[in-house]
Amino acid sequence: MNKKAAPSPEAIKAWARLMRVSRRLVEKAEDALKEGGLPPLTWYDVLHELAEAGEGGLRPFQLIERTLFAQYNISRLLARLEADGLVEKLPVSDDGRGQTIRITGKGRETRRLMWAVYGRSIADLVGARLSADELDTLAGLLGRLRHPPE
Amino acid sequence: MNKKAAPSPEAIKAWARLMRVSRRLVEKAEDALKEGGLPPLTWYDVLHELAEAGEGGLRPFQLIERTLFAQYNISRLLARLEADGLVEKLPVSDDGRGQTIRITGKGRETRRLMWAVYGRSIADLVGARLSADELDTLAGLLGRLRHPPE
DNA sequence: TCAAGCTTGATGCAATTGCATCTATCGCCT
DNA sequence: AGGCGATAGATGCAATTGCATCAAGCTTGA
Repeated sequence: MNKKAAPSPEAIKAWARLMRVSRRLVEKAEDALKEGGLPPLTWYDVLHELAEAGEGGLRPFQLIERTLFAQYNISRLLARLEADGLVEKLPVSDDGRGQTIRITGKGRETRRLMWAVYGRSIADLVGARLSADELDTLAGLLGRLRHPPE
Repeated sequence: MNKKAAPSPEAIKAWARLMRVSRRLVEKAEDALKEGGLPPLTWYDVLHELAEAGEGGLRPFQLIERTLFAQYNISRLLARLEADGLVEKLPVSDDGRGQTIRITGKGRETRRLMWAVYGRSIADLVGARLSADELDTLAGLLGRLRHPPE
């Protein structure tokens, strides 16, 4: 069953818009960060999760779950963040393989600086263009597209 | 004016959803193509534009306008497509710098094969999850986020 | 006509991503 | 205890992306 499953014109249009608009917006947000001499969005995502996690930190595999980065990607991203002194890697007592990643003071500060720019981008690119109700509608519809089958 | 411009919670949530969902869906669509031994989505985008353009073909800079790829990216992507025999580069008479890119028969065939898989992904990931009305609403809201300022 | 500046497209080089695989440790099962 | 598959994270290597710059051809204006 479900052999052909050609998408409807509405589905194609929504998909196309989603692809284009999201790419474009990411690009804009990245440009703004670059213009401010700040690290890329990927760094923000990780710093954000770590900041939320607090002093307890997170294990790399937890970051993978939360951020959708590939394993090798997180591994290297963390290496860069550590090299920049934004996070620290701590051995974890009950698992000799693992480590706990904790954000440093400098990391928090960097995140703050990035948010000043990134938050502004969000406000300009999205907040200023749709009403609160529309934003809720949008978020609701997008929410239904999460957790794709399988 | 507009000094702080902190984004509203609604804006943040819609943004976050947009980022996550779009990344996730692209990933799923890419996975499906890979599973079918087919080229990546970027190839499809270009082949699609060229197929629509017909025998007249398109200049690389026109592809850049239509697809949002960076110039160097298109340049290399076209080189790969040409190496695979999916497009051909023709000199253009009235401009010695330029070239016209035309899709080949093999290119059309590849696009067809890719669409069989890609279209199915769109149907599954989006078409099957929202009604036609909801898809229209989504497309409409996303449309209002196009053409970011400046 | 021809120099200056713009447009088109390519390319060298560094950084990042993707893939496959590796090492080390863990947990379980016998 | 000892072995075996599963999990955590790192890494070598190839492909892609990003940045800066380049070469070639066009256009304009003195």
